[in-house]
Amino acid sequence: MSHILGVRQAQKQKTRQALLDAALGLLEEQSLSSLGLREVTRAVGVAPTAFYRHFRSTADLGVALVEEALGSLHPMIRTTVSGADDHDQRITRAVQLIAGHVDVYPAHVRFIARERHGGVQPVREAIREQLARFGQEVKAELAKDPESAGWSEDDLLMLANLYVDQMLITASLFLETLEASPEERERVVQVATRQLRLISIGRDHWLD
Amino acid sequence: MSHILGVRQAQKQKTRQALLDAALGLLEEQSLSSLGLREVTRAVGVAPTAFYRHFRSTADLGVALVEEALGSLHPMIRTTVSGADDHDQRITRAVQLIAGHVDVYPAHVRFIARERHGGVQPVREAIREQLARFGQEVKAELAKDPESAGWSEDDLLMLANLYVDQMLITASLFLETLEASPEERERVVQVATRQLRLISIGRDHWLD
DNA sequence: CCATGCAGTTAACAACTGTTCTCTGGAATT
DNA sequence: AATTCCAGAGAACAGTTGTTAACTGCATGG
Repeated sequence: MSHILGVRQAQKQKTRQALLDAALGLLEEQSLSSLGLREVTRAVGVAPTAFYRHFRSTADLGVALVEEALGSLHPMIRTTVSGADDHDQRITRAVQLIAGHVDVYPAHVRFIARERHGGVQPVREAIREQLARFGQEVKAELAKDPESAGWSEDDLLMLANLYVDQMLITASLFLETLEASPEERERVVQVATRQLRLISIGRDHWLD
Repeated sequence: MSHILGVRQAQKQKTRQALLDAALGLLEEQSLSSLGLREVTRAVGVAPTAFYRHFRSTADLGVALVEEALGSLHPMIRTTVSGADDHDQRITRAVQLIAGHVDVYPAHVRFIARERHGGVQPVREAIREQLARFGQEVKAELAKDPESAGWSEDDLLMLANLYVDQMLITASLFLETLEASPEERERVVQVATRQLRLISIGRDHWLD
């Protein structure tokens, strides 16, 4: 229904997206709390006051960016965490998937890593909520595994959040090696893979 | 030799510390990249130009804050990671130690968590260096354990960095529950303890 | 076809920023 | 006692910021 837009609404969404894109670009080398609204509009080529037609403040824009960066990522969880292949293959696949995502959306990943503990409360909150959802989703997938027999709900969530945090650490590690040599990138792959493997081993022997 | 200071140098260090303290306070609700030098001097009650007698820029001040927040923490590593007691006691002790540190120095911890991926490159670099040192130190302690027999150097460092990251995650978790109920704090203790225990179990079975 | 709605513009505001230069008072040195 | 040094003050600068108000032009719905 709503995806058929008039010329008017289409143009509005276009400017809105331009604002989001420009902001994301500017945020590569500063934090959201220092991003000025004029800075953003200047980058887009639009009057400062036009900003208010789309966002109440830069904090508001930040929340929208969180949605853009993480909102569409949820379907990915199912296909990554679960799967019929064996443990090591699953880990390798997950690491490759993270590496690929960082390659395609480096600015989004940087934004999330930066603002997760950043200086803008509503944005921190939005990220926290999204990550909590990821935790729940990973937990749901883990619960399907036969290895999870005998696990308490709390422990499953504990493990799921451990995985989520590890994903973020890995992503931010890939971010740092974006302009590094292939050898260094391969080293990051190795370390990330082994860290996940160690956690996986811990999981296998948890109930001993 | 240099720790006996004249009235002059003493007063200078006092102002310098006042600037650092004021900045740390202001950084509780914003990021370093949005911290203005005038803002800091105003909070201390000195002229804006006095700032330049101590720091080249707010980024420079940030690097000094990293030193203040992490520099004195290295001796703590040895007494925490190592020890003759058993595994679970060591983990419990580490978690309590982190909780205590967050209670006493919340602003320092927040600053590190915030600026680790923040918008100021020199500060990120300074934090990265300090954390790398922590990694090396933890590795050195781990190497002393009999459990580390047969481990490669790379894997030891991999595990050490996993622990370091986990410490930071735990610290930032405690930060979020600073004003929460004792029950919630206890829940964080439980989760952090179990995550560390799971990693520890993974370590025990790494060489299988 | 005309009236309404609304995305984006223009102009202006008070407040703020980092940085420069000049000056001052008192501690440090001789 | 005379001189040098230097942490901090003061004033001024050009440039920036967020927000307001009143506007314009054009797509929209009746």
